[in-house]
Amino acid sequence: MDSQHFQPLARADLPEETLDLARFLIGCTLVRVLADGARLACRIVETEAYPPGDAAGHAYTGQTARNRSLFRERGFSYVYLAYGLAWCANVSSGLAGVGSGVLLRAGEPLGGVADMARRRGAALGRPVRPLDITRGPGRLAQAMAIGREQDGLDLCAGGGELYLAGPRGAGEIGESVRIGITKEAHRAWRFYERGNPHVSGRRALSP
DNA sequence: AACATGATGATCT
DNA sequence: GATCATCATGTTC
Repeated sequence: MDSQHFQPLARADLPEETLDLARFLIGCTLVRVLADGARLACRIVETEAYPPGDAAGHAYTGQTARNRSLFRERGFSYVYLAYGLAWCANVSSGLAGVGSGVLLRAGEPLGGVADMARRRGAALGRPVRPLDITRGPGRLAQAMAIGREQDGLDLCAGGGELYLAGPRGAGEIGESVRIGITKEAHRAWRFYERGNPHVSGRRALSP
């Protein structure tokens, strides 16, 4: 794949405020460099914001061993295991000491697609539908080979094993309530690229 | 006990 | 293809 195309983003490029960052990340590229040097890339098409003081956020009850990455300054990875089976990747937001971040909910495969499909297909035991490769936070992380080992990485250190990159740019951005939570369920803190078939969730949520 | 999910199988179109 | 109910799963506090 053409990795020259992906320009690493600097921390200064990232909005500090969580909701701004969640919108900004739509249309950004997430690049994963595997141990053998192979690269995977996907364009982020759906995010959810978990700002400071949000009762639905993992940082709400204070810093613990699990969520400490959320308390770093903006642009670090926070990876956690959901329901005992799916790893989910977030980007920390705000200043150091403030627990907040943005969940990466879905993407559009750009590079290393066959590798991603293979990884997902192996987990399923059968071929995966192209649109499902990175549709959903657990699928996105699995396809991009993101797990516990990728927690706490600096996503603004271009050239690392996981980083954010440009070019960026997205179509119209829609918003809705967040998926799969019960607390603060009325907050419209989910963002997605309107009309993009890689967006997760029920269709009615993403008009 | 709760949980920022996904795979599956059912039903409807 | 859309939508829904169900449940496996294991970490966390």
